[in-house]
Amino acid sequence: MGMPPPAGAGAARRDSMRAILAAAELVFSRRGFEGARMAEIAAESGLPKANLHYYFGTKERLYRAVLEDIIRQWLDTAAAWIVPEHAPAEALAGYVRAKLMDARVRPGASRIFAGELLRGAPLLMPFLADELRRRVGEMAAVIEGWAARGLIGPVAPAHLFFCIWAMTQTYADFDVQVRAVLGPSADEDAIFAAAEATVTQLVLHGSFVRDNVAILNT
Amino acid sequence: MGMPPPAGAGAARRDSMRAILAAAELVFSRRGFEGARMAEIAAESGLPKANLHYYFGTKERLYRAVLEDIIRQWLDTAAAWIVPEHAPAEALAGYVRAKLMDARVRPGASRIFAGELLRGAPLLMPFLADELRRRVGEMAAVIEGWAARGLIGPVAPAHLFFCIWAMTQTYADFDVQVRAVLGPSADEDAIFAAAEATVTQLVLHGSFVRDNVAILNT
DNA sequence: ACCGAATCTGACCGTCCGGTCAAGATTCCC
DNA sequence: GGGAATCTTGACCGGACGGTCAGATTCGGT
Repeated sequence: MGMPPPAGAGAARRDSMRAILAAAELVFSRRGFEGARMAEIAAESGLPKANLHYYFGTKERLYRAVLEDIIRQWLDTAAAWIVPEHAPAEALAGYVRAKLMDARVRPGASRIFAGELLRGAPLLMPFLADELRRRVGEMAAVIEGWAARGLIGPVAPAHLFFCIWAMTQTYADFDVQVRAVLGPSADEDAIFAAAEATVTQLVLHGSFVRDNVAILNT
Repeated sequence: MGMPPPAGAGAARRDSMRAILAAAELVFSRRGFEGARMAEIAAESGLPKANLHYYFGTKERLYRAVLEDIIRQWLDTAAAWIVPEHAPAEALAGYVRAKLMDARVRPGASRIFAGELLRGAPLLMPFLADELRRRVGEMAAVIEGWAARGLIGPVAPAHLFFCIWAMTQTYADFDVQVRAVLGPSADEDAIFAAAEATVTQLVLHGSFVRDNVAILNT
């Protein structure tokens, strides 16, 4: 058996796995699961190919490991902002800002997630149907709580989140399109500043968040 | 030379190519470019694999042909709605409705487009930088015309379109996620009705389209 | 009916790629 | 210091996949 022990704690182990995971995230995000080559991940990580298989067994298990990392961040961002203690305006604006920041500093993660969904989510389906569904249910309850207190207008909470995810992640997933359309003169700072302004405006005014409606009425 | 003549007009030719293109759109949309297998496209089309190569030469040329079809529809929908003759409310609502209809009846097209962008648009880059960029410029001019007449509030036109595309196409690209989160009780009619209501609301109120602001102020 | 062009097709090929393996190097623990 | 466990590595498979080809079949014009 070439399989490593279930839970070793060697330093070499940790370093190698980290390097492999980072290289894998890069290559999977550029090429997709099918397009990614183990040899390219190996080259990117600076380790021989056999080493990847020593630690992760198969391409699919390596991909799964990368996905789990991504999902953890995804859920953390939502949990940090969509909570009843926040006012709707700061919660939604903060969430949009945080998601755009993720899209900017770690676009590969968003792309891998997108690629997985595009393929019909063969590996992520259990997560989507169980944990994500539950989390969205909780987030929807927060929205409905705000609505009941008149802090936010009528809006279908789940769809509001679909739209927020779509708008924010598009700046990572389809970033080539954004850059091509805006042309070479648009630098990254300007793009993300305009993106945040636009998405925030659509979300806050589009869902009648109270403070903003007040501003609107002046 | 196995290459067919530049522009034959046989009936068999037309039928075979149609069948191949339809099968290719299906398979490319489910598996992506790298994941798609020529053998699967052949099986789906009911023709032997050698036939695909007779008409299209290579996998990449077949994929290109599918992409061109998709782009034509993409541009047509935009050209039909975002014109200065329309009032902003009907133009934007109509565009959203049309894009959601496309997402519903031809989700594979949207997914192929998304997959191409995800991979960095190796084949679509010229289109993005030339034709799409020009078209978005024209559409932005329409928005700015409305803004100058006070029919729509301040909004960055290009980003408004990025957001509209993101929100509408997410219902095709990430449809597994939508279904998983909403659960088995949500049928397609209900999903798309709620999607249209939500996206339209975000776009119209979020960009201060006049009619809607008036409604808001009552 | 005839003939060249167009279309179709099964069998085949070379390459690429995920995965394996066995032997060598290093680390860890007593 | 020694032996076992862990880690590293180049060389090597077997299957899958895009693409080819030569021969069979059909089509279109006269």
